[in-house]
Formats: sequence, C-alpha cells, structure tokens
Amino acid sequence: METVERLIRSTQELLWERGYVGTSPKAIQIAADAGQGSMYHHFSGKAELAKAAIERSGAELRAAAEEQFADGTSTERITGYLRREREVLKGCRMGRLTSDPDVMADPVLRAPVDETFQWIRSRLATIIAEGKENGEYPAGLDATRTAATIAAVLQGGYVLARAANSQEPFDLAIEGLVDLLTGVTS
Amino acid sequence: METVERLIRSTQELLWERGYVGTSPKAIQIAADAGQGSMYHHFSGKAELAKAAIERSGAELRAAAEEQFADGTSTERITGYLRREREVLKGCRMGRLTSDPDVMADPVLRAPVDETFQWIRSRLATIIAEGKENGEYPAGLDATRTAATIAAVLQGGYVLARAANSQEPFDLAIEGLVDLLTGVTS
DNA sequence: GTCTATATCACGATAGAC
DNA sequence: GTCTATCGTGATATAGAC
Repeated sequence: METVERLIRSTQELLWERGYVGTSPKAIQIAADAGQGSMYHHFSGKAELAKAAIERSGAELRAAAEEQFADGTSTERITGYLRREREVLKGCRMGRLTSDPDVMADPVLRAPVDETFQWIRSRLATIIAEGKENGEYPAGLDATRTAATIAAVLQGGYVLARAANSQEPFDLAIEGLVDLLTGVTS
Repeated sequence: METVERLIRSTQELLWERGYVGTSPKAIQIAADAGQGSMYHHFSGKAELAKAAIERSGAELRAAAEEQFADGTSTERITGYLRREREVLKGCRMGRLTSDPDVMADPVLRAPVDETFQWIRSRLATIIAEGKENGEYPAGLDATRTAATIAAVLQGGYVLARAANSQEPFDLAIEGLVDLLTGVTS
C-alpha cells in the first residue's frame, strides 16, 4: 500500500481509538510505518491528515448504511441498519469526534462530521416517509423527528455500552426502540 | 471558596470542555487560581483530581435527575426529565468521558461513569414499571429496554447537536421519542 | 499550605541533506 | 520522496525553601 494511503488509514484508526487531541503525529507515523519527513511531505500537518481521515470515514459510514437501506420494507431497512453488526465497544468513529474540542472548534474538521449525521438523518427520514405512504407507519408519525430519534439511539447506545464496558446496554436500547417503532406494546 | 473545592470544580469544568486527555494540570491550576505546589499538596496528580471531579459530577447529575423524578405520572416524570433545560451544545459531562481513552482504560476513573449510567437506567426502568402497574403503559412494554432507549436518546441527542452545532437535532430526537412513548402515532 | 526551581519527556513542526 | 537534526513549547511531575 502507498504511503499516503497508509497514513490516512492509520489516522482513521487512531482518531477512532484516541481522538484528535489524543493522537500525535509521531503515533501516526509509527502506525503507518512512515518517517517524519514523509508525513510532512504529503500533508501539511496533523489537521490536514485528520481532515482526509474523517472524510474517508464519513464516506465509509455512508456506504455501509446504504447497504442496509438497499431493499426491504421500511421497517426491515431500519431494523437491519440498527441491528447490523458493529464494534460497539469501540464506539462510533464519527460520533466520538463530537467530544473532541479541537475538532469542534475547527470548521474544516467539523464539516465532514456534520455532513455525515445530516445525511443519515435525512436518509432515515426518507425511508420513514416511504413507510407512511405505503401504510406501514401511521400518518401521524413525524419522519424528521423519528429519524433523529433513531440516529440518537445508535449514538447513545455506544455511549452506554462504553460506560458499562459491555455491549448489553446498546442492544437493550436498540431493541427498546424497535419495540416502540413496531408497536409491540399496543 | 477553599482551594480543594476550587480545584475540583475547575477540573469538572475542564473535563467537560476538553476531556481528560485534553486537560493539563497547568490548565487546572490556572482555572482554580492555585499554584503548582498547592495542587500537588492536595492531590497526588491529575488522575486523583479527575476521580474526585467525576464523582462529584455523577452526584450532581443524579441529584438533578431526582428532582425531575420527584412527582407526577410516569409520563410526566419521564418527559420532564427529557425536556428539562440543558446546556445541549456543551454535551453531557459524563457521556463525553466515554470517548476518553485514558478514562476508559482506568477502572478507577471509569467506575463513577459506569455507576452514573447504571443508576439512571435503573431509575428510569423503575418509573416505567410503575407506569405499567397503574395502566399508564401497556403490559407488553419492556421496562429495562425502554429505559436504555430513553437514556440513549439523551446521550445521542447531545452527539447529534454538537455535530450540527445546533440544538435542533437534540430537540427533534427527544420529541420523536416522546411521540413514540405517548403513542401519538396510533 | 504554598512558592519557585528544576527535570524529563512528548508534541508539532521546520530545515536541509540525500 | 524520505531521512536525520533541530527547535520552541507544553505536559506532568519532583524537590526543597518558606
């Protein structure tokens, strides 16, 4: 693999594990097996490398979601997305960046994070709207609100799981949401 | 205010804003208006200070929640808790620590985070169970799952809001959940 | 209890040789 | 493109005076 590619992937991994503040250029170089000079030749510094890594992660997350959204009823697509296998205890690569002060303070770094969540909420809202049209969901269901709730349960599920050092709270939160969405209670 | 108290409160604030990795002893000393020697006289170092600060924050969060849980129907108590005023764009003081690698790696620092979320989920489950007993909620509603979902929506709402740099997604997620819980859709 | 001085190391980058 | 050397700064303490 080429140096630039190794640098980007190593940065993605380190941002996931340790965040932006907790990731040093030195650590990236070691993980990518690249020298100091090499890294600074290809990227102006830590920030530019992080930008490339975050954008890459955003594209990968969207692609993974689209796979789940490909076909099925609205409920099947949403529950498929919610229940797909995830590295729950590692947390969300994108969501964890929202607690990184230097990422949030830099519009260039925050933009791909923002866009990723806007996209997923909008995509979920569309699927819910389709479910309303074909009678799968009641007409009174607010698609925009519900989409935000679904995205929030996922992100919050990661938080609860990491706090507990166990996947269980994540699964509970997801299944509790599925119960509410599929009217298991009525 | 005494030095120890100022140190703890300043650490709470800095952990909230910048996390454990992003907070230096020096920054704490400046915020607390305490000298280097003073800080190391009262605390063995950054970790012990963080432990005190996280435990304090946990106690405060539980107290704030209990206020909302004091009286009303189950739905009133839950929606009151969900809708109470929050500094949404600052994120959750406790939740943000789950993305801090050094906090998660240290059992002593993770413990108060874990306990806080266990407590809130258990407290919510009790309220839901009470709602089932008095007929406010259907018997088929799983209290443990639903409690996890509610806690997750809050935590995820913070994430979405910070990503968007706007409180809107938080409010959408909360109201979407309230819709589902109160059966507005049926 | 609080102060200043000092120590050691890592961070994030630049410079110039090869 | 990659290497090594170097730089100035900040992190995280320790030591000992007051």
